[in-house]
Amino acid sequence: MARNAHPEVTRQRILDAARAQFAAKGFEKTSIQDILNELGDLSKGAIYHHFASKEAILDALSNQDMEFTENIFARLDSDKTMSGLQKLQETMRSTMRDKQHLTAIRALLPQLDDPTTLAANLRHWGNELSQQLLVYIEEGVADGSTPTQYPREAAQMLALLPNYWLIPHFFPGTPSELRHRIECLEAMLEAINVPVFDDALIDDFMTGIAVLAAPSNESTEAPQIATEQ
Amino acid sequence: MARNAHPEVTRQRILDAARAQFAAKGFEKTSIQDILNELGDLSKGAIYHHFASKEAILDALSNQDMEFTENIFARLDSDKTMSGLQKLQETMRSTMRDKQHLTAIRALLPQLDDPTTLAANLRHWGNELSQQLLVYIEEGVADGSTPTQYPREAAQMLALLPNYWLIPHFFPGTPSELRHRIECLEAMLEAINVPVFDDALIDDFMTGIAVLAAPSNESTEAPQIATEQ
DNA sequence: CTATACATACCGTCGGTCGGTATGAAAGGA
DNA sequence: TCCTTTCATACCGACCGACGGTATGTATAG
Repeated sequence: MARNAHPEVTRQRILDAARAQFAAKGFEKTSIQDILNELGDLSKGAIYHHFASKEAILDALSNQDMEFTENIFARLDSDKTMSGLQKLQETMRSTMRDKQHLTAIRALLPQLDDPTTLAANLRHWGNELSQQLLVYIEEGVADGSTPTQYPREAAQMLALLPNYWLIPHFFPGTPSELRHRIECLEAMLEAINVPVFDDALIDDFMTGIAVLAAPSNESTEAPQIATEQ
Repeated sequence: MARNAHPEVTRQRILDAARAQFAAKGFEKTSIQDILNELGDLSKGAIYHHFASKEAILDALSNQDMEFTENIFARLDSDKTMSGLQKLQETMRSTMRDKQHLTAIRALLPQLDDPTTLAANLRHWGNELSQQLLVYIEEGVADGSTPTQYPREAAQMLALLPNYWLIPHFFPGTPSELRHRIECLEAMLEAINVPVFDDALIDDFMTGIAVLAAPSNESTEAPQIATEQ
């Protein structure tokens, strides 16, 4: 059993098992032993050979999930033909149109009910993502496509609100309520001259949100923000 | 040492010690033993006599902190002379003007760096608080003071943004940057016809925020959202 | 005398460590 | 070319201290 020739496979198996357990029970309530049980044939030593700590497993999972977004930015950053506004729109459009990515996100959403994961996630969107969006907004200020007085503020709103507010997880709602919510954000962003949302993008959001919405959730009590236990 | 005649005193001592430790190291990283060390003369049995679990201590602390806000609502709910908009403004005004309460909030802010506490806090503001604010906004729709198409959305914005975005903890900034941020929120809320912020309230926020800002934080790296460790 | 306010010894589980073992692959000699 | 030596690494599993929580005992106020 020792000296597997393809350790990356083992590493990925650990990540997959950990992801399943974290999704099912949350980070804090998942023990290393739970991951071992899910794996079936590995030992504690194996996990701690591939990962320095339980947190490191969570970090590795996060890094895997960020690749999609980073690829979008890499493509847009080098583009010289698009306006700042178009880059903002394309960022959201790419995210909401890729069915495969949306399905991955949907599988990830339950993990946000875990406090540790939520905090790390908030930190990421609030910092890295908003900084990246700020670049595009400032381009938009320069080229006149987003002539706002509030570039930093708009970047933070765009980093956080679509991810936590528009998506039917923390603040659930029917499709028509969600559309209403998006139109509200559209109005607020237009007021500060960052008119990211147009009818086309709203439609993309609505179809994307339909993918994210869980299939047939019968609970009469709708899940609210950051539900624990 | 057994059979203290005033158990409420002991209970409060436990809460105070726990608050100090949670503030210093966060909920997850504070052990019952840490709280015992802070207390000095009590035992584990004492804590588990007064509280069912470690989480119960956190809940009790949260409940203590909510009393101030609940008192404001109790006073405003029965008021028949104020418009919905005025009640919204008075809610924020009361919070940002009471120096004693602001000092308590400032002492509480570091606890929000703890994921568990942050999640519970977000849940509270996102649910209970926004529901209460929604009542006032709907009164404002009825009496014409907040003629918005987006009452629910405005309530959620007002519940979350002032608490997490305007305050210099998760998104730090100089006083002038913070004023800029408030003016941005003012513009966005006006766009959806919930003009809560006027010059007077902005001034209240600025003086309140000055109290909340930590005294002489020398760290070159500004603390960002939900920093752990 | 009784209910209660604690103290203390103890339990199972946790994240993490550590000495050890098995093996693949490179290196070297013939 | 084949065999052997060497070494880095994949993995094992017993063990550790600390944790949250419990069971039971004891002293005292009422």
